[in-house]
Amino acid sequence: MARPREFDSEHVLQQAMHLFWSRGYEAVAIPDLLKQTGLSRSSLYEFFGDKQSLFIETLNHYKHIGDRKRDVLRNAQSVKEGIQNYFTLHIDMSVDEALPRGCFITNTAVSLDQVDDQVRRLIEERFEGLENEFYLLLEKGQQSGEITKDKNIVELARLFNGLNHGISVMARVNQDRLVLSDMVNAALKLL
Amino acid sequence: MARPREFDSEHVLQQAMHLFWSRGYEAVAIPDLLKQTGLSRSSLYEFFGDKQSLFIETLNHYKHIGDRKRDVLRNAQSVKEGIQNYFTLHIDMSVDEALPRGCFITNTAVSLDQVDDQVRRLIEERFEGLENEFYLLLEKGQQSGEITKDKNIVELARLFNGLNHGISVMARVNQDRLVLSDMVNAALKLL
DNA sequence: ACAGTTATGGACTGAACGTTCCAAAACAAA
DNA sequence: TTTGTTTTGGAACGTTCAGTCCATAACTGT
Repeated sequence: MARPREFDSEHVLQQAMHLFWSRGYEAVAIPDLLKQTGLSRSSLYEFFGDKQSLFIETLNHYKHIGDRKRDVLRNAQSVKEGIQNYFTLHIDMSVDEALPRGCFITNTAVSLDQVDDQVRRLIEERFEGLENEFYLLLEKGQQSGEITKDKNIVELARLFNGLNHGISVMARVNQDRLVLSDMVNAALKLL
Repeated sequence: MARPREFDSEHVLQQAMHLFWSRGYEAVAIPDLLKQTGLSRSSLYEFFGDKQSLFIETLNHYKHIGDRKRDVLRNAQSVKEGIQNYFTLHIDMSVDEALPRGCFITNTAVSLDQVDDQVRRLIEERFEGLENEFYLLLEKGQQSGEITKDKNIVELARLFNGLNHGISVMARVNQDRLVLSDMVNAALKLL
Protein backbone atom coordinates (compact mmCIF):
# COMPACT_ATOMS: atom_id res chain seq x y z
CA MET A 1 0.00 0.00 0.00
CA ALA A 2 0.98 3.58 -0.57
CA ARG A 3 -0.57 6.98 -1.01
CA PRO A 4 -4.37 6.58 -0.94
CA ARG A 5 -6.53 8.17 -3.59
CA GLU A 6 -8.24 11.37 -2.68
CA PHE A 7 -11.39 10.83 -4.66
CA ASP A 8 -14.45 8.61 -4.47
CA SER A 9 -14.98 6.99 -7.84
CA GLU A 10 -18.75 6.77 -7.38
CA HIS A 11 -18.86 10.50 -6.86
CA VAL A 12 -16.58 11.10 -9.85
CA LEU A 13 -18.76 8.96 -12.10
CA GLN A 14 -21.87 10.70 -10.85
CA GLN A 15 -20.48 14.15 -11.58
CA ALA A 16 -19.01 13.18 -14.94
CA MET A 17 -22.29 11.52 -15.88
CA HIS A 18 -24.19 14.71 -15.14
CA LEU A 19 -21.88 16.65 -17.43
CA PHE A 20 -22.08 14.22 -20.35
CA TRP A 21 -25.80 13.84 -19.79
CA SER A 22 -26.55 17.53 -19.99
CA ARG A 23 -24.08 18.58 -22.69
CA GLY A 24 -23.22 15.45 -24.66
CA TYR A 25 -19.84 13.87 -25.28
CA GLU A 26 -18.37 16.41 -27.69
CA ALA A 27 -19.31 19.49 -25.72
CA VAL A 28 -17.66 18.32 -22.51
CA ALA A 29 -13.97 19.20 -22.33
CA ILE A 30 -11.44 17.58 -20.02
CA PRO A 31 -11.04 20.78 -17.95
CA ASP A 32 -14.83 20.73 -17.39
CA LEU A 33 -14.56 17.19 -16.07
CA LEU A 34 -11.63 18.08 -13.82
CA LYS A 35 -13.47 21.04 -12.33
CA GLN A 36 -16.74 19.16 -11.81
CA THR A 37 -15.19 16.00 -10.38
CA GLY A 38 -12.32 17.58 -8.49
CA LEU A 39 -9.92 15.13 -10.10
CA SER A 40 -6.49 16.11 -11.28
CA ARG A 41 -5.61 15.52 -14.89
CA SER A 42 -3.24 12.70 -14.03
CA SER A 43 -5.77 10.95 -11.83
CA LEU A 44 -8.42 11.08 -14.50
CA TYR A 45 -6.14 9.47 -17.07
CA GLU A 46 -4.62 7.07 -14.55
CA PHE A 47 -7.93 5.66 -13.34
CA PHE A 48 -10.33 6.15 -16.20
CA GLY A 49 -8.08 5.75 -19.21
CA ASP A 50 -9.31 8.48 -21.53
CA LYS A 51 -12.35 10.61 -22.21
CA GLN A 52 -14.09 7.91 -24.24
CA SER A 53 -13.58 5.25 -21.55
CA LEU A 54 -14.86 7.57 -18.86
CA PHE A 55 -17.87 8.32 -21.04
CA ILE A 56 -18.64 4.62 -21.36
CA GLU A 57 -18.28 4.17 -17.62
CA THR A 58 -20.79 6.96 -17.02
CA LEU A 59 -23.18 5.31 -19.48
CA ASN A 60 -22.91 2.08 -17.52
CA HIS A 61 -23.34 4.03 -14.31
CA TYR A 62 -26.55 5.47 -15.73
CA LYS A 63 -27.98 1.99 -16.19
CA HIS A 64 -28.69 1.91 -12.46
CA ILE A 65 -31.05 4.83 -12.88
CA GLY A 66 -32.80 3.15 -15.77
CA ASP A 67 -33.03 -0.12 -13.90
CA ARG A 68 -34.65 1.56 -10.93
CA LYS A 69 -37.38 2.74 -13.28
CA ARG A 70 -37.70 -0.68 -14.89
CA ASP A 71 -38.16 -2.25 -11.48
CA VAL A 72 -41.51 -0.48 -11.37
CA LEU A 73 -42.54 -2.45 -14.45
CA ARG A 74 -41.13 -5.72 -13.13
CA ASN A 75 -42.82 -5.39 -9.74
CA ALA A 76 -46.15 -4.13 -11.03
CA GLN A 77 -49.34 -5.55 -9.57
CA SER A 78 -51.28 -4.77 -12.73
CA VAL A 79 -50.33 -3.66 -16.22
CA LYS A 80 -52.12 -0.35 -16.07
CA GLU A 81 -50.74 0.50 -12.67
CA GLY A 82 -47.26 -0.61 -13.65
CA ILE A 83 -47.10 1.44 -16.84
CA GLN A 84 -48.74 4.42 -15.17
CA ASN A 85 -46.25 4.32 -12.31
CA TYR A 86 -43.34 3.76 -14.65
CA PHE A 87 -44.13 6.87 -16.65
CA THR A 88 -44.88 8.93 -13.56
CA LEU A 89 -41.40 8.12 -12.32
CA HIS A 90 -39.93 8.67 -15.78
CA ILE A 91 -41.52 12.11 -16.01
CA ASP A 92 -40.56 13.00 -12.43
CA MET A 93 -36.95 12.24 -13.22
CA SER A 94 -37.07 13.89 -16.63
CA VAL A 95 -37.98 17.23 -15.11
CA ASP A 96 -36.14 16.81 -11.79
CA GLU A 97 -34.13 19.98 -11.27
CA ALA A 98 -31.39 18.06 -9.51
CA LEU A 99 -30.78 16.04 -12.66
CA PRO A 100 -29.99 16.96 -16.26
CA ARG A 101 -33.04 17.12 -18.45
CA GLY A 102 -34.36 14.05 -20.22
CA CYS A 103 -32.55 10.74 -20.48
CA PHE A 104 -28.84 10.13 -20.94
CA ILE A 105 -29.42 7.06 -23.11
CA THR A 106 -31.89 8.87 -25.36
CA ASN A 107 -29.52 11.81 -25.72
CA THR A 108 -26.65 9.53 -26.64
CA ALA A 109 -28.81 7.59 -29.10
CA VAL A 110 -29.37 10.78 -31.04
CA SER A 111 -25.62 11.32 -31.42
CA LEU A 112 -25.09 7.73 -32.50
CA ASP A 113 -23.49 8.61 -35.83
CA GLN A 114 -20.19 9.56 -34.27
CA VAL A 115 -19.94 6.92 -31.62
CA ASP A 116 -17.96 3.69 -31.60
CA ASP A 117 -19.43 0.19 -31.74
CA GLN A 118 -19.25 -0.41 -28.01
CA VAL A 119 -21.44 2.59 -27.27
CA ARG A 120 -23.74 1.71 -30.14
CA ARG A 121 -24.29 -1.77 -28.78
CA LEU A 122 -24.91 -0.45 -25.29
CA ILE A 123 -27.59 1.89 -26.58
CA GLU A 124 -29.21 -0.74 -28.77
CA GLU A 125 -29.29 -3.14 -25.85
CA ARG A 126 -30.97 -0.60 -23.59
CA PHE A 127 -33.53 0.24 -26.25
CA GLU A 128 -34.38 -3.41 -26.85
CA GLY A 129 -34.38 -4.09 -23.12
CA LEU A 130 -37.02 -1.49 -22.37
CA GLU A 131 -39.27 -2.60 -25.19
CA ASN A 132 -38.95 -6.13 -23.84
CA GLU A 133 -39.87 -5.05 -20.30
CA PHE A 134 -43.08 -3.51 -21.62
CA TYR A 135 -43.75 -6.66 -23.63
CA LEU A 136 -43.24 -8.99 -20.67
CA LEU A 137 -45.60 -6.97 -18.51
CA LEU A 138 -48.24 -6.88 -21.23
CA GLU A 139 -47.85 -10.61 -21.73
CA LYS A 140 -48.43 -11.21 -18.03
CA GLY A 141 -51.48 -9.01 -18.32
CA GLN A 142 -52.85 -11.13 -21.13
CA GLN A 143 -52.25 -14.27 -19.11
CA SER A 144 -54.01 -12.84 -16.07
CA GLY A 145 -56.87 -11.60 -18.21
CA GLU A 146 -56.29 -7.92 -17.54
CA ILE A 147 -55.41 -7.35 -21.18
CA THR A 148 -57.70 -8.80 -23.80
CA LYS A 149 -56.14 -11.32 -26.16
CA ASP A 150 -57.11 -9.34 -29.25
CA LYS A 151 -54.63 -6.60 -28.35
CA ASN A 152 -51.39 -6.57 -30.32
CA ILE A 153 -48.95 -6.39 -27.46
CA VAL A 154 -45.89 -6.19 -29.70
CA GLU A 155 -47.26 -2.98 -31.16
CA LEU A 156 -48.13 -1.71 -27.71
CA ALA A 157 -44.70 -2.48 -26.29
CA ARG A 158 -43.14 -0.59 -29.17
CA LEU A 159 -45.46 2.36 -28.69
CA PHE A 160 -44.60 2.62 -25.00
CA ASN A 161 -40.93 2.36 -25.84
CA GLY A 162 -41.27 5.12 -28.43
CA LEU A 163 -43.31 7.20 -26.03
CA ASN A 164 -40.55 6.83 -23.45
CA HIS A 165 -38.06 8.41 -25.82
CA GLY A 166 -40.55 10.99 -27.00
CA ILE A 167 -41.01 12.14 -23.41
CA SER A 168 -37.24 12.29 -22.94
CA VAL A 169 -36.90 14.57 -25.95
CA MET A 170 -39.87 16.73 -24.98
CA ALA A 171 -38.48 17.15 -21.47
CA ARG A 172 -35.40 18.85 -22.94
CA VAL A 173 -37.64 21.50 -24.47
CA ASN A 174 -40.66 21.74 -22.20
CA GLN A 175 -40.55 20.97 -18.51
CA ASP A 176 -44.30 21.25 -18.08
CA ARG A 177 -45.26 18.02 -16.36
CA LEU A 178 -48.83 18.29 -17.66
CA VAL A 179 -47.76 18.19 -21.31
CA LEU A 180 -45.75 15.05 -20.64
CA SER A 181 -48.35 13.25 -18.56
CA ASP A 182 -51.03 14.03 -21.15
CA MET A 183 -49.12 11.83 -23.58
CA VAL A 184 -49.17 8.98 -21.11
CA ASN A 185 -52.83 9.46 -20.24
CA ALA A 186 -53.76 9.27 -23.89
CA ALA A 187 -51.71 6.14 -24.50
CA LEU A 188 -53.00 4.37 -21.39
CA LYS A 189 -56.48 4.38 -22.88
CA LEU A 190 -55.26 1.68 -25.26
CA LEU A 191 -55.17 -0.84 -22.39
CA MET B 1 -20.86 43.77 -61.03
CA ALA B 2 -17.67 41.88 -60.60
CA ARG B 3 -16.45 38.35 -60.07
CA PRO B 4 -19.48 36.05 -59.82
CA ARG B 5 -19.75 33.56 -57.00
CA GLU B 6 -18.91 30.01 -57.84
CA PHE B 7 -21.40 28.33 -55.53
CA ASP B 8 -25.14 27.86 -55.31
CA SER B 9 -26.28 28.82 -51.83
CA GLU B 10 -29.20 26.37 -51.90
CA HIS B 11 -26.78 23.56 -52.56
CA VAL B 12 -24.43 24.80 -49.85
CA LEU B 13 -27.24 24.95 -47.29
CA GLN B 14 -28.41 21.50 -48.30
CA GLN B 15 -24.97 19.97 -47.85
CA ALA B 16 -24.24 21.82 -44.62
CA MET B 17 -27.64 20.81 -43.28
CA HIS B 18 -26.90 17.17 -43.95
CA LEU B 19 -23.67 17.43 -42.00
CA PHE B 20 -25.18 19.18 -38.98
CA TRP B 21 -28.18 16.87 -39.11
CA SER B 22 -26.17 13.67 -39.01
CA ARG B 23 -23.39 14.71 -36.63
CA GLY B 24 -24.70 17.65 -34.63
CA TYR B 25 -23.29 21.15 -34.29
CA GLU B 26 -20.23 20.41 -32.15
CA ALA B 27 -19.02 17.43 -34.15
CA VAL B 28 -18.95 19.29 -37.46
CA ALA B 29 -15.71 21.17 -38.06
CA ILE B 30 -15.22 23.99 -40.53
CA PRO B 31 -12.97 21.86 -42.79
CA ASP B 32 -15.80 19.28 -42.94
CA LEU B 33 -18.17 21.98 -44.11
CA LEU B 34 -15.68 23.26 -46.70
CA LYS B 35 -15.14 19.78 -48.10
CA GLN B 36 -18.83 18.89 -48.21
CA THR B 37 -20.04 22.20 -49.64
CA GLY B 38 -17.07 22.94 -51.90
CA LEU B 39 -16.86 26.43 -50.45
CA SER B 40 -13.58 28.09 -49.66
CA ARG B 41 -12.96 29.28 -46.13
CA SER B 42 -13.31 32.92 -47.09
CA SER B 43 -16.55 32.37 -48.96
CA LEU B 44 -18.11 30.58 -46.05
CA TYR B 45 -17.31 33.42 -43.66
CA GLU B 46 -18.09 36.12 -46.22
CA PHE B 47 -21.57 34.83 -47.03
CA PHE B 48 -22.68 32.94 -43.97
CA GLY B 49 -20.99 34.88 -41.19
CA ASP B 50 -19.78 32.16 -38.89
CA LYS B 51 -20.44 28.55 -37.98
CA GLN B 52 -23.31 29.39 -35.67
CA SER B 53 -25.07 31.56 -38.26
CA LEU B 54 -24.69 28.89 -40.90
CA PHE B 55 -26.12 26.36 -38.46
CA ILE B 56 -29.17 28.53 -37.90
CA GLU B 57 -29.61 28.96 -41.64
CA THR B 58 -29.57 25.20 -42.10
CA LEU B 59 -32.17 24.84 -39.34
CA ASN B 60 -34.39 27.30 -41.18
CA HIS B 61 -33.70 25.45 -44.42
CA TYR B 62 -34.86 22.26 -42.73
CA LYS B 63 -38.24 23.82 -41.97
CA HIS B 64 -39.20 23.24 -45.61
CA ILE B 65 -38.85 19.51 -45.07
CA GLY B 66 -40.97 19.62 -41.93
CA ASP B 67 -43.56 21.79 -43.63
CA ARG B 68 -43.88 19.31 -46.48
CA LYS B 69 -44.81 16.68 -43.91
CA ARG B 70 -47.22 19.01 -42.15
CA ASP B 71 -48.99 19.68 -45.40
CA VAL B 72 -50.18 16.10 -45.25
CA LEU B 73 -51.97 16.94 -41.99
CA ARG B 74 -53.33 20.21 -43.32
CA ASN B 75 -54.66 18.68 -46.52
CA ALA B 76 -56.06 15.53 -44.96
CA GLN B 77 -59.48 14.29 -46.03
CA SER B 78 -60.01 12.53 -42.73
CA VAL B 79 -58.21 12.53 -39.39
CA LYS B 80 -57.22 8.89 -39.50
CA GLU B 81 -56.01 9.09 -43.05
CA GLY B 82 -54.15 12.33 -42.37
CA ILE B 83 -52.32 11.07 -39.32
CA GLN B 84 -51.62 7.72 -40.93
CA ASN B 85 -50.19 9.40 -44.03
CA TYR B 86 -48.22 11.90 -41.98
CA PHE B 87 -46.47 9.18 -40.04
CA THR B 88 -45.91 7.04 -43.12
CA LEU B 89 -44.09 9.98 -44.68
CA HIS B 90 -42.30 10.73 -41.41
CA ILE B 91 -41.05 7.15 -41.16
CA ASP B 92 -40.12 7.03 -44.85
CA MET B 93 -37.97 10.08 -44.43
CA SER B 94 -36.56 8.95 -41.09
CA VAL B 95 -35.08 5.85 -42.65
CA ASP B 96 -34.38 7.27 -46.12
CA GLU B 97 -30.83 6.32 -46.99
CA ALA B 98 -30.35 9.53 -48.95
CA LEU B 99 -30.98 11.56 -45.79
CA PRO B 100 -29.41 11.58 -42.34
CA ARG B 101 -31.28 9.44 -39.84
CA GLY B 102 -34.16 10.84 -37.82
CA CYS B 103 -35.09 14.51 -37.60
CA PHE B 104 -32.78 17.53 -37.51
CA ILE B 105 -35.08 19.42 -35.15
CA THR B 106 -35.38 16.51 -32.74
CA ASN B 107 -31.63 16.02 -32.74
CA THR B 108 -31.04 19.68 -32.04
CA ALA B 109 -33.66 19.71 -29.28
CA VAL B 110 -31.67 17.07 -27.44
CA SER B 111 -28.57 19.28 -27.49
CA LEU B 112 -30.53 22.29 -26.32
CA ASP B 113 -28.41 22.89 -23.21
CA GLN B 114 -25.56 24.37 -25.18
CA VAL B 115 -27.48 26.37 -27.70
CA ASP B 116 -28.27 30.07 -27.77
CA ASP B 117 -31.69 31.62 -27.34
CA GLN B 118 -32.37 32.03 -31.03
CA VAL B 119 -31.98 28.32 -31.67
CA ARG B 120 -33.94 27.48 -28.54
CA ARG B 121 -36.85 29.59 -29.67
CA LEU B 122 -36.76 28.06 -33.14
CA ILE B 123 -36.95 24.57 -31.66
CA GLU B 124 -39.71 25.47 -29.22
CA GLU B 125 -41.70 27.04 -32.01
CA ARG B 126 -41.41 23.93 -34.19
CA PHE B 127 -42.41 21.68 -31.32
CA GLU B 128 -45.46 23.76 -30.49
CA GLY B 129 -46.32 24.09 -34.15
CA LEU B 130 -46.49 20.37 -34.74
CA GLU B 131 -48.61 19.75 -31.65
CA ASN B 132 -50.92 22.46 -32.88
CA GLU B 133 -51.21 20.90 -36.35
CA PHE B 134 -52.34 17.65 -34.77
CA TYR B 135 -54.77 19.54 -32.57
CA LEU B 136 -56.31 21.44 -35.47
CA LEU B 137 -56.85 18.28 -37.46
CA LEU B 138 -58.39 16.50 -34.47
CA GLU B 139 -60.63 19.50 -33.86
CA LYS B 140 -61.83 19.38 -37.46
CA GLY B 141 -62.50 15.70 -36.94
CA GLN B 142 -64.66 16.40 -33.92
CA GLN B 143 -66.59 19.00 -35.87
CA SER B 144 -67.17 16.63 -38.77
CA GLY B 145 -68.17 13.87 -36.39
CA GLU B 146 -65.29 11.55 -37.29
CA ILE B 147 -63.87 11.89 -33.77
CA THR B 148 -66.28 11.49 -30.87
CA LYS B 149 -66.62 14.49 -28.58
CA ASP B 150 -65.64 12.53 -25.49
CA LYS B 151 -62.07 12.21 -26.75
CA ASN B 152 -59.52 14.49 -25.14
CA ILE B 153 -57.91 15.91 -28.26
CA VAL B 154 -55.36 17.97 -26.34
CA GLU B 155 -53.98 14.77 -24.88
CA LEU B 156 -54.09 13.10 -28.27
CA ALA B 157 -52.29 15.95 -30.01
CA ARG B 158 -49.57 15.78 -27.39
CA LEU B 159 -49.28 12.03 -27.74
CA PHE B 160 -48.85 12.27 -31.51
CA ASN B 161 -46.31 15.02 -31.05
CA GLY B 162 -44.39 12.90 -28.56
CA LEU B 163 -44.66 9.90 -30.82
CA ASN B 164 -43.21 11.95 -33.65
CA HIS B 165 -40.07 12.62 -31.62
CA GLY B 166 -39.98 9.08 -30.30
CA ILE B 167 -39.89 7.79 -33.86
CA SER B 168 -37.13 10.24 -34.73
CA VAL B 169 -35.02 8.95 -31.87
CA MET B 170 -35.76 5.30 -32.63
CA ALA B 171 -34.83 5.80 -36.26
CA ARG B 172 -31.28 6.76 -35.20
CA VAL B 173 -30.93 3.36 -33.55
CA ASN B 174 -33.17 1.02 -35.51
CA GLN B 175 -33.99 1.50 -39.17
CA ASP B 176 -36.55 -1.30 -39.21
CA ARG B 177 -39.63 0.31 -40.68
CA LEU B 178 -41.89 -2.28 -39.03
CA VAL B 179 -40.82 -1.32 -35.51
CA LEU B 180 -41.60 2.30 -36.25
CA SER B 181 -44.91 1.74 -37.96
CA ASP B 182 -46.03 -0.56 -35.16
CA MET B 183 -45.92 2.44 -32.84
CA VAL B 184 -48.16 4.37 -35.17
CA ASN B 185 -50.56 1.48 -35.68
CA ALA B 186 -50.99 1.11 -31.94
CA ALA B 187 -51.59 4.82 -31.42
CA LEU B 188 -54.06 5.08 -34.30
CA LYS B 189 -56.41 2.75 -32.45
CA LEU B 190 -57.13 5.64 -30.12
CA LEU B 191 -59.10 7.41 -32.85
C1' DA C 1 12.94 6.82 10.86
C1' DC C 2 13.33 4.78 6.55
C1' DA C 3 12.25 2.37 2.20
C1' DG C 4 8.87 1.26 -1.10
C1' DT C 5 4.80 2.34 -3.52
C1' DT C 6 1.14 4.80 -5.42
C1' DA C 7 -1.40 9.24 -6.27
C1' DT C 8 -1.28 13.94 -7.59
C1' DG C 9 -0.18 18.78 -9.55
C1' DG C 10 1.12 21.04 -13.27
C1' DA C 11 4.02 21.86 -17.16
C1' DC C 12 4.13 20.33 -21.75
C1' DT C 13 2.92 18.31 -26.49
C1' DG C 14 1.21 18.33 -31.15
C1' DA C 15 -2.96 18.61 -33.43
C1' DA C 16 -7.28 20.74 -34.35
C1' DC C 17 -10.38 24.35 -33.52
C1' DG C 18 -12.97 28.81 -35.37
C1' DT C 19 -11.83 33.00 -37.31
C1' DT C 20 -9.25 36.80 -39.75
C1' DC C 21 -6.75 38.69 -43.42
C1' DC C 22 -4.84 39.81 -47.80
C1' DA C 23 -2.95 39.10 -52.27
C1' DA C 24 -4.43 37.05 -56.41
C1' DA C 25 -8.20 35.79 -59.47
C1' DA C 26 -12.25 36.60 -62.20
C1' DC C 27 -15.45 38.93 -63.84
C1' DA C 28 -18.42 43.68 -65.60
C1' DA C 29 -18.26 48.21 -67.31
C1' DA C 30 -15.67 51.76 -69.68
C1' DT D 1 -7.14 47.08 -72.59
C1' DT D 2 -7.82 49.20 -68.55
C1' DT D 3 -10.36 50.24 -64.26
C1' DG D 4 -13.28 48.98 -60.51
C1' DT D 5 -15.51 45.54 -57.83
C1' DT D 6 -16.28 41.26 -55.71
C1' DT D 7 -14.92 36.41 -54.84
C1' DT D 8 -11.59 33.10 -53.75
C1' DG D 9 -7.38 30.39 -52.04
C1' DG D 10 -4.50 29.84 -48.58
C1' DA D 11 -1.44 31.41 -44.99
C1' DA D 12 -1.63 32.79 -40.38
C1' DC D 13 -3.83 33.88 -35.72
C1' DG D 14 -4.51 32.80 -30.91
C1' DT D 15 -7.07 29.42 -28.36
C1' DT D 16 -8.42 25.13 -26.91
C1' DC D 17 -8.39 20.33 -27.44
C1' DA D 18 -7.15 15.36 -25.62
C1' DG D 19 -3.44 13.18 -23.86
C1' DT D 20 1.60 12.45 -21.77
C1' DC D 21 5.10 12.89 -18.46
C1' DC D 22 7.69 13.48 -14.32
C1' DA D 23 9.01 15.42 -10.03
C1' DT D 24 6.84 15.66 -5.71
C1' DA D 25 3.52 14.40 -2.19
C1' DA D 26 1.40 11.17 0.78
C1' DC D 27 0.75 7.31 2.43
C1' DT D 28 1.96 1.81 4.19
C1' DG D 29 4.90 -1.65 5.96
C1' DT D 30 9.22 -2.52 8.20
